[in-house]
Amino acid sequence: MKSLIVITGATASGKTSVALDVAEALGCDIISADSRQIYADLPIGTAAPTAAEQARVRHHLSGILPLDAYYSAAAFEKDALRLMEEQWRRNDYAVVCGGSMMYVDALLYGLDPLPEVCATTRDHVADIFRQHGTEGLCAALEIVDPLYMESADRANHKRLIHALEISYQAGVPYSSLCSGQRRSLPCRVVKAMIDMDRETLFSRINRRVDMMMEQGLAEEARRVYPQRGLNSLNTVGYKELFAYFDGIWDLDTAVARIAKNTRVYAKKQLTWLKRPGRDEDLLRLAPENAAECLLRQL
RNA sequence: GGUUCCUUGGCCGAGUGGUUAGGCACCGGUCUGCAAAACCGUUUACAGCAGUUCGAUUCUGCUAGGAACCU
Repeated sequence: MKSLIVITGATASGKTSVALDVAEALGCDIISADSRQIYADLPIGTAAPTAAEQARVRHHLSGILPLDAYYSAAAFEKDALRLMEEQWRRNDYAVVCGGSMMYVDALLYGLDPLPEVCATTRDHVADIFRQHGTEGLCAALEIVDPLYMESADRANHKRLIHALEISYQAGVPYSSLCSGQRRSLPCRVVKAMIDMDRETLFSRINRRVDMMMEQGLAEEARRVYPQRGLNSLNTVGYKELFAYFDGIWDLDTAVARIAKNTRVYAKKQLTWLKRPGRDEDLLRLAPENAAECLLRQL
């Protein structure tokens, strides 16, 4: 029987090292589920697998895109499914490792197919938002998709824009395209996280930020600074240094904010994994012998 | 030693004789396409003591701590 092993958890909880051990033991590659490590120019700030680590185990979907490339959970679902099948041609296991929870969900449960949004539609919706704000988006959605508005987060322009773009593009309400159903994969899924107490996790995060600075995070950020407007650079570790380059914060403040925002990110990841009704079979691995423990479950 | 002023929650910062300012952080949460994104909720005060008052964070006195100026 084929198996998919998903190693996830908070940033800096030690996923990479566990994944390396597990993949090595099973003789398979690692499929990265990380929305920022996928970009090529951010190795330090995203704690991407190093050359040595990549030499130990082959990684996929890591460091493969230019910063201006569009990527999404849907694209990840497609890529990861393909890579998973590829892995299964070699043996019974595929290993996914990453902390982008939406990506992991897209792979595990699937996303409903949606049309691609053309530039005209995108510009049209952007204009509505620019001229009328979230109220304008809500008003437009009340007309094309009142059902969606019953449960919409009226303050969240990102999600409103998405719903409106899709409704216009598809010519039918966005909510009518959401089945509310989750598909399941044709295999055994073993999903695991590294269960580290918050105090330990937070001190690891603080230490890792200092290490990144020693490794040259500021120089890395300086190199991509001209492209700062890109979504791929709306990322912890870079946006704070951009504020330093702009003279808004001094360096110490920027570094402290990186650590703080990384802690916030870690908390959000953990919140995601607490959702009731999902992930009940999530394996919580003790940090000391996580890989060993996981392999024993297979 | 004298004169004047100041003391608000983890931090910043308004304000009032009687209904919680606000911001940031913390904590909690949302989640079907840029998700390390975006958004939402909650908690922690009025330096201490005594007095005036129906009622004091707000007025008065004393104590403690701080600032400026004078000798």
